[in-house]
Amino acid sequence: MRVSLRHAVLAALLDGEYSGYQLAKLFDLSVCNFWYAVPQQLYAELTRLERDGLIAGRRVIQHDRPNKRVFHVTDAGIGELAAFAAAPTKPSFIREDLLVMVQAVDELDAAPVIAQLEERAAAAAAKVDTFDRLLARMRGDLDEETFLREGDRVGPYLTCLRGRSFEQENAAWCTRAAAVLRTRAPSR
Amino acid sequence: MRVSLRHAVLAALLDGEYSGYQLAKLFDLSVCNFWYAVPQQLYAELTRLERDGLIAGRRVIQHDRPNKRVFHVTDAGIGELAAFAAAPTKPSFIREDLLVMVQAVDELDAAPVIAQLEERAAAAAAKVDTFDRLLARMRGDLDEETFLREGDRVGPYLTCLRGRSFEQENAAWCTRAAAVLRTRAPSR
DNA sequence: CAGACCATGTAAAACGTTACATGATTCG
DNA sequence: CGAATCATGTAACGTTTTACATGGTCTG
Repeated sequence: MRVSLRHAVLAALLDGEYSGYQLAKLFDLSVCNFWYAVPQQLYAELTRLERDGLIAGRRVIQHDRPNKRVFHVTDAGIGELAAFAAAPTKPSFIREDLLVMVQAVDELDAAPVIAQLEERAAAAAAKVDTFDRLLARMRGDLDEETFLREGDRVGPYLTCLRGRSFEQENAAWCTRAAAVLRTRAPSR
Repeated sequence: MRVSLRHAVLAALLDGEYSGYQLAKLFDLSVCNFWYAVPQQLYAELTRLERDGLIAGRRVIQHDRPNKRVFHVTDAGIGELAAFAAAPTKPSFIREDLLVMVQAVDELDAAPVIAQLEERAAAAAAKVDTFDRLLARMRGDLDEETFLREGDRVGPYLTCLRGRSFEQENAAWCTRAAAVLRTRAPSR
């Protein structure tokens, strides 16, 4: 079985108990560094995972907002993850509209591409800041070296570091590409 | 219309005339930096693109190997790309099995994950070298600054730069993550 | 002549995306 | 009470992946 959405969901649920809605937030914030999914996919996958006994749900009654069901990974779920981690990875998988545009930019009006590059640069820089805060929160009082040596749950920290470096490079590249294109097409 | 595979194919075909088979090679080598696709997708997309008049094909008779059909982008195809580039981009889209494994690694046997990280680090380093050669070939005698100011077709150069930096960061991160996990689990 | 590479597809199954649908609760 | 946020889905449609299929040419 390939289906890695389920493994991404299982991996995210190791963090604690989450509802579908909370998971969707997480997939927007941090999990999106390595797995993109829309909320509808998550609800559907949670249903399947529970049916297959890889996660278990628990109803939470809330008074200040609608009730919800939160899920945690079962032993069978850990087993599924272990089997997944032991198998060879598929090639990585990037699909980036913006790069398609840049690839073609020589034959096109550069102005809208430049605008999008600059927007993206700003968004990426903002994400770097978000990740920095997330990383600081995860390592608490420890410095990075110590945390990585002695902390528990370094997995999420490591993936967050990768996300940070990705967004950092993204910001730098978008800025550079926009500058190059501006220089070449002084119009506008 | 979303469907960006078609735009990725169009963008790749701006480079010159390619057959489905050659395009598949290209999608493995350089286009994979921004768009992942398997050959069967490309053959199907080429058929659709030709039917829609966005590309045109030409039969090439070869004596040393089987005949083939090569394609180039038509004016209508350029128009389609222009419309695509003027529309806002979708959020970027990453799906990386290896990061899912690392996210979950604290609850799992780290050994196979470490092995895959090290493999991936080596593969990424090799890709950096490949990109360096590709970049050198694209800019010819010019240095990078000059090429980006005056060269024609900087689009592919820019996307290649992004690919290079991605693989560079990838190699560095994989190496670091593997080292961290090795330190924590001295077993094996 | 076997194995590698060139070259191109079809069909079925799996997966992902979009649009639609519903309803609770809080805040201003 | 309207807008925002919380909360959870279904159904239809499109796209992607996998398995299967075929055959030419070259190299050792």
